[in-house]
Amino acid sequence: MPPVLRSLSASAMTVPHPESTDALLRRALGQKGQRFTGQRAAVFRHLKSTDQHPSAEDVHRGVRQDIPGISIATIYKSLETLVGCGLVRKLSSVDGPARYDGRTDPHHHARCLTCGSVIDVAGELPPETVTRLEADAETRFRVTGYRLEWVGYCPECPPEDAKVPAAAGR
Amino acid sequence: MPPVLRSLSASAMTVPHPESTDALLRRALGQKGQRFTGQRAAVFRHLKSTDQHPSAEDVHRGVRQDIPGISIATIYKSLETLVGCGLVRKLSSVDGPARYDGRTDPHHHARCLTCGSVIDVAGELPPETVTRLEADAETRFRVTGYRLEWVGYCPECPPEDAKVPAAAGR
DNA sequence: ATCCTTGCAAAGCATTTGCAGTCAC
DNA sequence: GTGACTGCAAATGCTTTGCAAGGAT
Repeated sequence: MPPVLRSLSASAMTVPHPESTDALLRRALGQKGQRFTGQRAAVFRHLKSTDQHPSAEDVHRGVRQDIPGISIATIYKSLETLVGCGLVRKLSSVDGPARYDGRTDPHHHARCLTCGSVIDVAGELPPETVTRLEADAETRFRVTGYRLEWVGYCPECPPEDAKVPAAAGR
Repeated sequence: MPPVLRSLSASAMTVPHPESTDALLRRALGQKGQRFTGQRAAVFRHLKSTDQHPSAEDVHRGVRQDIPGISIATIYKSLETLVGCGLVRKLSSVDGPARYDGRTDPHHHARCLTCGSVIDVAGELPPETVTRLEADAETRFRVTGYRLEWVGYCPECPPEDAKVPAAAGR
């Protein structure tokens, strides 16, 4: 039986107060000399209101409910701005469009090999794991962080592809 | 002082016998009903002879030394074929072109935030880390593998970007 | 002889850019 | 009022595809 992951509680993703999200954004932008706009706020709120890790096009579709005329170029520019402010995270991917994550607290992801969905997974690597690497000092690479992505099959999908070896690419 | 990684020995990447690489490829292709060609062999050999994680364009440049007329389309098709045979790995990335890895044994990567270079890193997650996840069975996600990428700064690069939090996207 | 593979060129998809008008500060 | 931001459209970068000629089994 394959291992199973503990997901992050979906409740934590609910928008606490629409205002506090805007206030947070306004502060972060101000610190970088950038302006608060309705477009950026809508993009930020959309990412904060979902745990779906949407692509830029997904965000565009969602935000158009609030701002019908918003352009895809503005979505891309807003996402880049938000990532630059550290309010949002851009996920790495093997193929397909980039996906964005409204959560910036430490957590991992799990990606379904069949349908491509990504879910948040609680946890950080145990300190020992990171510490152990310090001992093996052969390379002078200075580590400041890491990305961990579990791969496998989500509850909705039967295993389709061949199994992936540990530490595998897709 | 930031943690330092133990790199994989470069010696392990040296081509043992040019013939055995070709023989391995011939066998793997045969099992999938695909044909052994000079182009595929050259692409495979190139990936086996470097630890640089080249992009398709890098591979093209390299392989042209052997086969001057090879087209970039053939490079892409060959890489896809090799990945499909499990002989080569395609790395995930946040932006820029895809990179390929001639190693398929379990290992991690470390990516420099300044210059974008990727180096191989020895090791697998300790079994306890994976096992611990089994206990927290809230999600029905079935894990078959994982990708772990350390981020930080390579020996040649001074820290440029702001520090990246643990479990971070770039 | 069969049909898979190559090379070329065109197409495709995701993302970025230039610029004039508009808006936040 | 000034400079940053938006929307549009064109451009870019990477990758895939269609197809005729060539090559592996």
